[in-house]
Amino acid sequence: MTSRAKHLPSDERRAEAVEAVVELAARSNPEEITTSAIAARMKLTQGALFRHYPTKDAIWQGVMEWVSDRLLARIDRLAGAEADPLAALQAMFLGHVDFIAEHPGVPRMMAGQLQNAGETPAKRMARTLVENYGNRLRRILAAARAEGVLHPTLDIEAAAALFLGMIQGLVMQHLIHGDSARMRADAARVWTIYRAGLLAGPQAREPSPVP
Amino acid sequence: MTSRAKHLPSDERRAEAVEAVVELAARSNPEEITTSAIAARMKLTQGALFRHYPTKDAIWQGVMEWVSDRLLARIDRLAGAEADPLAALQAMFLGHVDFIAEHPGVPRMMAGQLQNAGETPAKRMARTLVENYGNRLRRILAAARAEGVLHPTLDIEAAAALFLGMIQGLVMQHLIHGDSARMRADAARVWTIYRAGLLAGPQAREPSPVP
DNA sequence: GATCAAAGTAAGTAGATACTCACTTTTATG
DNA sequence: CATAAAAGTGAGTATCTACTTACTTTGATC
Repeated sequence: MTSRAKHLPSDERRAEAVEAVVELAARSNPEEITTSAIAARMKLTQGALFRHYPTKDAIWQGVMEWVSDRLLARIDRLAGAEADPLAALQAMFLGHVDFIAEHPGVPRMMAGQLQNAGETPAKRMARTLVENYGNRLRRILAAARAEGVLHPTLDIEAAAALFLGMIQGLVMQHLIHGDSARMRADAARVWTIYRAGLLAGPQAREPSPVP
Repeated sequence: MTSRAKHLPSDERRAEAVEAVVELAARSNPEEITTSAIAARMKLTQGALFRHYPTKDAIWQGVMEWVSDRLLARIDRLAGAEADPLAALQAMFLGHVDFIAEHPGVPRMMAGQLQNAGETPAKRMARTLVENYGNRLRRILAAARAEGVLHPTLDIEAAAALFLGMIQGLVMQHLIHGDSARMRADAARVWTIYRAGLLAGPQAREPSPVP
């Protein structure tokens, strides 16, 4: 008579564990998330966690899969709803920022996994996500350039790298200020500059000389 | 007669420890740098390290101070050598990228400190560095806009955030590809787009309609 | 309703880590 | 050159963490 909790199937517990990690990462350093903390949030003992995942890295793998599925699905849906490729790119960007505002731990977890020393499955999955994301970006950018929406000499790889950096920069500001509403507002302002950079080609030195 | 090693003054050992951390962070996850690893690289026993620093966080504080001093000194020197504010901004950017290429652990350590849960001195110092860096960026951007070099409606705060993001994006690419030479090359290409964004104002939707 | 595998508990274990301490070696100084 | 402080050693300790295990509870199925 030590417990009255229900026994849930392993599938559901696995999903619960992933959500617990995502929520814990929103407020604490991902590296400091222990199996005890995950189990506590699931209202389980620590040992029970290992009935559903063989190792901690398997949990991280599940988390990276969760992120990958949800993020890619969201940006695909948003981008697909726009006819104009530049509008699609903007929708992707703002949708991604929304995703991070909803799940602030996500970029931290990604960075944490990417800089792990060994070649764990979780790290491989994180890298694959970045690659898939980059592929989508380059495809849309190339389409926009082909349609004549962007400057014909635009460096697409650099534009994709800057797109990702734009998000990283907002994440860093968010890390310092801790204000999700502000991040969304900043996102729109940064987008304006990025968009201008995509539309304009490399220009001469003095666009409007002092009178 | 257990040892023949010289006894160095504490000042020098403190500097050695900081350099050891910077070097270790270049190749491994900063969170996984142990006091044993630091001491081993200094060719000391672990216990001896605590003759020079009272806690591990004090070492991190020293590291953040090292980064702050070196990075700010470098960008100030480079920016000061340029008359044109846009050239100064570019010099700052490329100088920062060079700094990261020389010390690849630095951005990882910064990010690690910033996302620590508690309010440690090391974290405060990291945040101060970001603030000081941002102040310099906004000052130069404002000067450039006042001189008419940049578009008069340019959003300076957003431009500064994007500048930092540009660097973060390159760091992320570097994390994935692990190629410093490539990062420097990418930096120049990304700069071209960023620069165009600063020079151009917000534009209408269709700059070059399809024929 | 008996049965048995899946799910959960509670108390482990081994290994790692930051920090301490009693004692020895080195170095500066009168 | 005696001496005392600074620097270093080596063997601690307490705590934490991922993972295990012997046993109990739950729930689906016949």
